[in-house]
Amino acid sequence: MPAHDPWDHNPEAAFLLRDSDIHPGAGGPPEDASIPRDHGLPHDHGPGKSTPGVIDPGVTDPEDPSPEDAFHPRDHDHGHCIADALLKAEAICARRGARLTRIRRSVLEFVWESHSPVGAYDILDRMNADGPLPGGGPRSAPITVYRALEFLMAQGLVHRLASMNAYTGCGLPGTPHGAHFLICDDCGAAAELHDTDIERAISRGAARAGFAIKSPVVEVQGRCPACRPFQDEAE
Amino acid sequence: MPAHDPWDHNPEAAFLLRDSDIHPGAGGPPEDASIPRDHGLPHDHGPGKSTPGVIDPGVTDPEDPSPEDAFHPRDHDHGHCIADALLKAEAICARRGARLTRIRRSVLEFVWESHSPVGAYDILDRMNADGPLPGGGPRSAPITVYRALEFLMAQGLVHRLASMNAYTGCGLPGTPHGAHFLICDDCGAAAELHDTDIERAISRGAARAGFAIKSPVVEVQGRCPACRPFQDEAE
DNA sequence: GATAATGATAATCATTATC
DNA sequence: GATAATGATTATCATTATC
Repeated sequence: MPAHDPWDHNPEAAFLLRDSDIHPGAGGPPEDASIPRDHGLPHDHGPGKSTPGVIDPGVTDPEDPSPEDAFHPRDHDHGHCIADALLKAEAICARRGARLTRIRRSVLEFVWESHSPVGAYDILDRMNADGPLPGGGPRSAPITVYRALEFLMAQGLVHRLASMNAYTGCGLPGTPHGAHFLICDDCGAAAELHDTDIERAISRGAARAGFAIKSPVVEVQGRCPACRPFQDEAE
Repeated sequence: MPAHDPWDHNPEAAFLLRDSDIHPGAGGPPEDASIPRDHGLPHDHGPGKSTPGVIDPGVTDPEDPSPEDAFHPRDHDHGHCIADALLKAEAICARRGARLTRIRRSVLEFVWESHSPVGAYDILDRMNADGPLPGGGPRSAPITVYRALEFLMAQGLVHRLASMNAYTGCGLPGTPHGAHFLICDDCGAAAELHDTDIERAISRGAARAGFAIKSPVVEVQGRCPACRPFQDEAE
């Protein structure tokens, strides 16, 4: 009976993504392929919440926000989220020699317009509403959006939420990682968790069944903190 | 319609819950006492697995197979699975006064043809291939399949796998319960887990984010025990 | 010129609305 | 049950931009 942790047995697949096509455009530059352990970008997440000194169990990445901050408050400076995401995307693509074209950047912006995951057709409609691009051009077809999304996912800039056929900006871009999502079925907001307890529990359950994990999908529907107060009147 | 979702509770309370409280179905509807605890059918699953005397943490329901048996061996008597599932479905529907019509029964049979989840159009094609029903009749449209699936899910006889838009027979039919799935991306087989450790980890993660869980989707892609030996040559 | 990105068209699959 | 619309995704092939 194999008792070892399936996530250990194949380090390549351990925390998903990390396919060979993670930098499709670069054609395999040797240095670029290495994903930096430390990208050194300081991350100011708005006014103080990090509770310094308290290490939250289950969260190890220094850049990863604590679970209490998984959902952004209604009044947060979302412009900052967008700017931050685009800046990082530029940096990541530049470093890898991946081409963040106008279309791809445009799709990324639409994805980041809020913290609610958007469908491919929402993005398409948006693109075609404004005229496809700031500069104008031909109307786009669905495939255009899907291709852009595929690129963005390969670069680790966007996550796909399988349970709702929708896409959302990655909160920890560029680094391959597994993620769990909490999705509010009231306001639609999604929060990305990186919870080692959940990962461990799934690993153990899978190991007991003799199963080798490739990619776990954990997507939980429910009510976010901001919407919970209204839960009673709403139902 | 299943009256309540076992996950539809206050996540704060999840901290206080013990295994027996959290476990789906265990505190189920009182009238469901008639659900056979032991169907007495000899389930020969090949050589030794149950390790008698060892209580596996995280699994408490007597009817729930131990996690080692989550995947059925290739040579298991699948006719037995089918017969068992249909028998239980009849009993459950009869008890509830729900009508398991020919179409619904037919869809249930197709879903149970293997342990690999099937898409709605697979079912449709199957139905229309043989001539729609054993007795013959008009060709079915997609809506027919969806309506049948909706019924079967409402009765707790079928699960939907959101991450792959597919449907699979429920291994613990008739009782409302949360389930986690392990899906083999080689042979396609899916295994249904009821793992309180996973549930607890998710509950805690959600609670820390202030999130009220309604329904968690846990669907893990990977390799099942039977396919793991061939993993290396395959890739 | 080779490779990658986009465009155009359409097929397929998945789901829901309406009558 | 029948008809049809919509949404989601992929396949194919021609054309264009970029290294």
